[in-house]
Amino acid sequence: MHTLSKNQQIIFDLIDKSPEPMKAYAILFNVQKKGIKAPLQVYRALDKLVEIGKIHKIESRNAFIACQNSSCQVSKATAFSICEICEKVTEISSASLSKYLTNFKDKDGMKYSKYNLEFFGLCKKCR
Amino acid sequence: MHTLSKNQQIIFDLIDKSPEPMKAYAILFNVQKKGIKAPLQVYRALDKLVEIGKIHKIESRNAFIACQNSSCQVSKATAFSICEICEKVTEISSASLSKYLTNFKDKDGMKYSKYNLEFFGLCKKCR
DNA sequence: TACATAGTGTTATATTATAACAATTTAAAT
DNA sequence: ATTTAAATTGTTATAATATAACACTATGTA
Ligand SMILES: [Zn+2]
Ligand SMILES: [Zn+2]
Ligand SMILES: [Zn+2]
Ligand SMILES: [Zn+2]
Repeated sequence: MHTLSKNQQIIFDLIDKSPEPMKAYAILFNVQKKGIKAPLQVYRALDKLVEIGKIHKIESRNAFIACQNSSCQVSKATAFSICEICEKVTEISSASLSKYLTNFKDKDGMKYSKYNLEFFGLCKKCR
Repeated sequence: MHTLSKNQQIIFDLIDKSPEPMKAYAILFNVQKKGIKAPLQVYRALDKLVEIGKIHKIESRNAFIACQNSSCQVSKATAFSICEICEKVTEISSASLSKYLTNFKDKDGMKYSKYNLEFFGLCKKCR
């Protein structure tokens, strides 16, 4: 188990409370009152939190979301659905999907244990 | 069929010749001798080329690659493998993968016709 | 022609992310 | 307990990625 440092905990708590993915400078703005003043302090905490699987980066949005899948602690095998209207992001936790992807073989017979999948569409509310 | 504008053609030709994904400012540097001087000119052409499916953005790398899959002309359903050492990127064109993903239903029974999948690992040469 | 749509050129600026260096804290190892 | 290594922090500066706003030009179509 991993105990978070002060900055890591502050930033994780903020992201974890947020109903939507947060961008790095929005995080910075929000934690300035807690003494975190510089972008680098935010990015360092983000890097570590991603590395240990507590948060994930939504690559197409340059934004960060808390892991919604308790089993994902170090995993780099992630899947999300993203609403193109309201930008709601949901982490997909599907055993059959992850099984399919980790077993997928490319033309050369190569398998991949790390992947990131982003689905785009409209969420329930926006349809 | 779509006929590319001057800037779009210049930038597409450059990306299409490149053996690896190109970043926007590397593109800019390379096309300055052809009269394209400003980032915005590059980004506008990139946006259009992505929109019509001639190129794809590798989101985790902020880089652009020509479509290696002649059937992808407007599609937003893309999959790539990325070598974590040499950064070689290959577009995956697998009927079974695309079928699996377009038919995938999330917890709410929702399907997605748009997705982007990036696999990470080591290419043949780097293993 | 007249009109709409797409593309261009340009300057300025916003957003996202890292380099480099010094100091401090934490956790382990002797 | 002391030494050592690893991780974290604080700070300033800067690099890399991307868009806003405005004026103008080309292209296709009615
Ligand atoms: Zn997760
Ligand atoms: Zn929505
Ligand atoms: Zn393609
Ligand atoms: Zn490689």
